[in-house]
Amino acid sequence: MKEIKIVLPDGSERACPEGISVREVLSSWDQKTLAATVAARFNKSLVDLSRSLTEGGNLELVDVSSREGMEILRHSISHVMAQAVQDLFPGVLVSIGPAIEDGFYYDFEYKDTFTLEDLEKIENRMQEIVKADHPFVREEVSREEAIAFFQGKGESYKVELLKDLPEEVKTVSLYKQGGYTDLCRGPHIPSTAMIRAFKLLNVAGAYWRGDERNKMLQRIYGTGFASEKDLEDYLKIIEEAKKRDHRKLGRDLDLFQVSEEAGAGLIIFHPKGTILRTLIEDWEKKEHLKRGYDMVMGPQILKVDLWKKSGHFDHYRENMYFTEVESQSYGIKPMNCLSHMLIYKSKMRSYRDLPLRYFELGTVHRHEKTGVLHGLLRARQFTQDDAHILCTPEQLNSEIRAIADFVGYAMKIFGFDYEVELSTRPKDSIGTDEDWELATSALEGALKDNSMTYDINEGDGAFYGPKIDFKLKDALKRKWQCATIQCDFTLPERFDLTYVGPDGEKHRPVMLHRVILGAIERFMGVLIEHYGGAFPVWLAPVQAVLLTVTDRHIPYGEAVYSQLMDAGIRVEKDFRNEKLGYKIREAQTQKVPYMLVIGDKEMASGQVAPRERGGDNLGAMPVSSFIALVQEKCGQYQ
RNA sequence: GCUGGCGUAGCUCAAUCGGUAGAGCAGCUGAUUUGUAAUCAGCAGGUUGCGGGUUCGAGUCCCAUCGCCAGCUCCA
Repeated sequence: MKEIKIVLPDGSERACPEGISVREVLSSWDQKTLAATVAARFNKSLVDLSRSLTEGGNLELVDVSSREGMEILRHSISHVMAQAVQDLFPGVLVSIGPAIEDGFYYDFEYKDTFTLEDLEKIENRMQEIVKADHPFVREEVSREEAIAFFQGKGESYKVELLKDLPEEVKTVSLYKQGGYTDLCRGPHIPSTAMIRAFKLLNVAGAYWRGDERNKMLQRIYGTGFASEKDLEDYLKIIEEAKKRDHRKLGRDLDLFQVSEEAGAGLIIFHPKGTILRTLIEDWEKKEHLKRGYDMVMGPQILKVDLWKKSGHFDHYRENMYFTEVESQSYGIKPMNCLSHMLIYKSKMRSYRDLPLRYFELGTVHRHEKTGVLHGLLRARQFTQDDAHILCTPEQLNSEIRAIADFVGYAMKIFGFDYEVELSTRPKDSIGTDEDWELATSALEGALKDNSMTYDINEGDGAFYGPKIDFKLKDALKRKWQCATIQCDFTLPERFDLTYVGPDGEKHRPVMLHRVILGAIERFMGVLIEHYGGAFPVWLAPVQAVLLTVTDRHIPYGEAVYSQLMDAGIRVEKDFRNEKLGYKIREAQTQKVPYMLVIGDKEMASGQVAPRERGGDNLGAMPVSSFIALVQEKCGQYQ
């Protein structure tokens, strides 16, 4: 007889609860009773008893509120959803249903489309299943048995999954709850009754196995939490996040528009958006010059022949715009590399010249598919803080490390956390194994040397080389790639770039493509959401607004205005004949950092009374003190 | 591009069975001269995204197109 121990989340071990004999458990599969006993004794913990028993291991308890516990819980809810959907919609086929970052989904094939009313019905059915307190029971069967089982039910997606498993997999596990059986690795919660709070969120299309050549299935998204309160809190956060949407704030704060008249994916920056953008661009120029970059500028259009030579015409034509004048064809640049290559080639280069770092705030045009356009975050014209570094293979490591440091510094300045990914060679790629090996280890080595944590994204590199991606999150936790460092051996080859080495021979330089903020537009989009429009003083399009109490304060207000303008502070006047509260409210909704009240007291003392956007009054102070205050807030950045 | 949903005043939304478009905010004008998140009154604002069709009659139903939203695929 197997001895079963219970391993608690903190790693300590306990004997099996009293009153439950191991023999009894094994013979009856009554994990419900055991789970209830365990839960009562160890306070809301999950245990996948069936797996522990079949695998002969100990019982591992996982707290439901832990990350792992939430995943198990949500995964189990997705099974319950699949059961409910199959109950309600005969003929529906199931495919896969994993837990994801904030919930779970399940992909179905069905003749009709699911509506929001259907989601409600499904939720109700799920509630019934939860109430019925079905245990999750694990069963291990041979692969052949599983295939036969799902074939018998016509579940072609499950059969395909089973058939595509690696050769060495002989047995698979099935999980049953109620009358529903799913192919699943597990683990799961002991019983459906442990599900306390869940909600189905929306339906969307998703390609089978994520391949656009495959059939599109219907994906139902949902989420689940350990308690009703957690669920409510989550839904509130989602609502709050929507208020931070940069497209809404862009309009409310009068920063930019993406007008239907101008064309999809084309951004028009309004005065305030242009100031914000200019501040970012000025910061970029200063920081690049400090780090030994040379600023350059290339044309928007280049002859088509050049795009053929670079390979863009063959590999990227679908995304490019073209124009023809006097029977000469031009390609509008989707990338900035080509002029930089021509600068390098304009004369003989020695190893003593390297590395060469060409920086350009390069505006590019890419014909993105209509469905992917998304405010500032995905546009058809955007400006990259682009640079191409040409160096010797020996210089690769230090150059990459310097870029990673630069990115880290930029993220600190703008107040972001980020994730790092290393993307390796894709299936469809060019170049020799040696080059890929060298480039990949250079990137990885630099990350390690900088002691950075990163994930590996197998096969997600560019076709010409591996890359490091830095990802920022938007208000809704969607991740957007901003900074990226890409190794490229192809372009130096195609353009026959060379340098003369110490040996007097010609050598091929290595090229790095890199951006720090990525695209200024995208970065601004994430920045707007990150601060909810309440930018730090150095980035605020309007730093201070002057509010007169009555008309008689206007002359003094004008005098203060001139002083602040002379000091280079971005100040606006609100001298309208309105009540102070009205003006405060308006400045507040515009998220202006400082509101300067100008009334009798200030006029008499020659001072200003700043109110912070947080609501605090700083008290009356001389204008010069206020100027010093703003300048101090901006000093370290500008 | 794909799947689904949606386009009504600058913004947020209303308009019952297909019966002839309405409110708040913003804007303009006037009154008011006001001390830390909305003073009052009046006026104006629309080819219901654009184009066809069905109907005596279309914001509403159908087709097509442009655009937007969520997700998928792709990407900075």
